[in-house]
This record gives sequence, structure tokens and C-alpha cells, in this order.
Amino acid sequence: MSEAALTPRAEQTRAAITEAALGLFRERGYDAATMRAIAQRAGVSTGNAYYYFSSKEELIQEFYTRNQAAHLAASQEVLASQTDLAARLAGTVRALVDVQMPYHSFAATLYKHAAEPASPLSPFSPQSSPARVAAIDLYREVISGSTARMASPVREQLPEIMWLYSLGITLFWVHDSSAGCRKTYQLIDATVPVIVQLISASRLPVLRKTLNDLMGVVDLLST
Amino acid sequence: MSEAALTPRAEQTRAAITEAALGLFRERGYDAATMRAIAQRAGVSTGNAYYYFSSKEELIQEFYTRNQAAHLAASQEVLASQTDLAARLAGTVRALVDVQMPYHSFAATLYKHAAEPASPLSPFSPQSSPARVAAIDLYREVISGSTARMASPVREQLPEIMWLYSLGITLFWVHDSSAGCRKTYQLIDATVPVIVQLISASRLPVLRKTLNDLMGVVDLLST
DNA sequence: GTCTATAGTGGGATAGAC
DNA sequence: GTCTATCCCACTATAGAC
Repeated sequence: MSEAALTPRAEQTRAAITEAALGLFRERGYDAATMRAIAQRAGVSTGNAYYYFSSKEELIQEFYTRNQAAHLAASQEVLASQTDLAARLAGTVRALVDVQMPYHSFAATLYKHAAEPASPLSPFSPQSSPARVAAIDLYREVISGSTARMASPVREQLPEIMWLYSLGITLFWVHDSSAGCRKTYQLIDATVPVIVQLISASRLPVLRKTLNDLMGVVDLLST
Repeated sequence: MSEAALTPRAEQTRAAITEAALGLFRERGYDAATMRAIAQRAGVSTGNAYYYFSSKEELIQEFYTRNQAAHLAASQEVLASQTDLAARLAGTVRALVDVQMPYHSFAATLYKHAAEPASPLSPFSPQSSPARVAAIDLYREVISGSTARMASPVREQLPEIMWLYSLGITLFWVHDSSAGCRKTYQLIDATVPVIVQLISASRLPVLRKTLNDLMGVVDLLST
């Protein structure tokens, strides 16, 4: 990694800036976490903060990356104990929401950057590619560790579809102002069974054509 | 409307500012369209621009509103000539893309504001409510003017679902860098038949339960 | 009521001295 | 690597001209 090339002192400074940024993001939200405030909390000049992070966006990437790792860790429990597809999927997506919860109000503001297509923060950007691949792999594990049976073209595309589904849930979550984001959890619990039913229905001859069309759409999206 | 209360001169000034803003948005993109530049092109002071639009965001609302109106107008041709549901839906959504096309690169940047839940520019915000209602009504017309038959709970929720679908297409479109946004049109042509098939499949007894669940989800989203 | 001019706040980001 | 000083931006405020 590029971080390995840093001198110990530089690494320390960089870490201080990162910690200051994440703390301010969590405690005071997006607006109060100005580059000046972050630098001040880290005990460096704003110019120095820009030496390590060439934009505020890069600082947000750091937050993004950590969340991905935390989600992976938080999902292991369900994936180790459950074999039912619905339980595995619901548990994994619930874990995603759990992990991000402390940053709920911040995430709402963050999202406006992530939604910009040209932004490196977009989940579809090249910069996010490692995180995206890791997330899709996680959903591959959700499926492969389950007892569910499905048509093979469905099995191939399903991890990516589930990842898109998790993006949709996250999008709903940032908009969710209900107490404890209760609605988001309700939405997960309501949609997961539908998805699982559709997967098992995928073997019905009447739906074969519709499903093949849908899989074709996923291909279009990927390329 | 509030605009009716303006004097002719004020209306003219306001229009000049709007025109200048839309022109700069289209020709030079979001970043170059500073309030200074917009005011200068309109031949007014920046202070005056703020007299009519209390923020840059409001200027963007104007763009937003016009697009809605243009979409409505552009959809009339298909809706007047076609009775097939797939043709009507595809035509309407294609019209949406057509209308926004000159602003493609601008829309990408705009979207980061619209994606912020708290933003008045969000399609779910109270400020966007009139445009949202108008858009949903348009999709109601798409359905009512068609020969398609469907279960009545589906018929009720479908306009809103189609509107959400159009948001999804727009989201894809802002990310679409293919020549002439060819992929977006392909996506529309690929997904519309699937939607129509699902609608007609909604009368199959096997899917009744799944569909009722889905409609329940839509209810959850709406409240 | 409409508009200008101007001065100022505070934000992201940069240049160049050290 | 680190700082200070600076730029340009969105936006606010205000005093007053027409």
C-alpha cells in the first residue's frame, strides 16, 4: 500500500488527521467538520492537512473504507450460524445498517457526494472498485452458504443484484427519519422474503422468459 | 401563483436571471456557473440575483421545474397515439431522457444536491411535492390510456412505482457515459417489457402473495 | 418596489517560504 | 513536511439610488 512508504512521523500525522476527521464527522456532522476544524483538532495547519488529503472528499473516502470493513466483520456472525437464505440476506443487510447508524445524519450529507457519478466516492467509480468487489463477494458468500436452489444464470448475477439491493436500502435509510430507523428495518424484513420468493419462483416455466430478460439487463448494467 | 404578483419589470429581470442561469448550466456546467457569472450574463448585480433567488439552489429548482414541464409536453405525442402499455411507458420515459439530454453533464453534478435527503432539491422533499405529484399523475395517464388489464391494488400503486422507476432510469442516465447515452435507451427498452410482463403476471395465483407483499412495501415507502 | 455597490463572513483549496 | 498567507467561491448585510 501507499501508506507503507510514509515515514513514521508522516504516518502519525496522517492518522491524527484521519481520527480528527472521523470524530468531527460523527460528533458534529458534515457542516461543522470544516477542513480548518479538522486540522485544528489534529493539531496541524490546514495546509498540512491538504498535504495528506488533497481534498475533503478523500477524507470522506477514509470513512467509507472503514465502514466497508466494519460491515464485513459485522456480517460474520449471521453467516456462520444461518443457512436459510432469507435469514442470511436479512442479517447481512441489517448489519450494514447497524454499522452505519452512528453516522446517520452525517451519511445523509455524505450521500450527496457519493451520488455524483464523476465523484470517486460513487459506489460505481474506479476508486470504489475494491470496496465494490468486496461487497459483491460478501453477497456471493450469502448465497453460497445457503441451502437455496436456483437456476444457474440467476446464481451468477444474484450477488451483484443483492449489492444493488443493499444500495437501495442504504438510500432509503439515509432518508429515514423514523425513530431508530425502524422503517428501514421493516423495509428489509418486508423485501427480503419477496426477493427469496422471486428466486424460488425463478424455476417456474412461465417466468423463465421474464427472468432471462432481467438477467440480460444486469449484464447491460455491468458492462 | 406567487409570480403573478411581480411587476412587469421584475418579471423581466427574473426571467433574464433564469435564462442566464440555464444557459450557463448548459454551456459551461455547474462549477463555471457561479452566481457572479449568472448575474453578469443577466446584466444585473449579484445582489439583485439574490433578491430574486435566495440561493443558488433555488436557481436549480427553476431548472428542475422547467424540465418537468418539458417532459410533460414531450410525452403528449406518444400518449395521444399509443394504447399499448409498453409503448406508452417506454415513450414517456424515453421522453424524459430526451428532454434532459442537453444538460447531461450538468445533471450529473446537480444530482449530488438532489440526493441529499434534507435538500429541497430532493425529489422526495416537500418543495418538490408539486413536481412529484405531477410526475405521478403523468404515469397514471400512461396506465389509464392503455389497454392493459391488471389487479386493482396493482393499478393503484403502479403510478408511483413507475415514477420510482423513472428516477432509477435517470440515476442510470447521469452515470451513463456511452455515446449518445445509448445504454440508457437500451436499459429502458430492456426493462419496460419486463415491467409489463410482471404486471400481466400479477394475475397469476402463484404470485398473488408475493405481489401483495410488494404492494405492502410500497405503502411502507409512502407513509 | 427594484436595484446597485460594496464590504464582510467563512468555506475549500493552493502557493511558496521555510 | 509544515506553515502562513492568499485566492475564489457562496452567501449575507446594508446603505442608499431610482
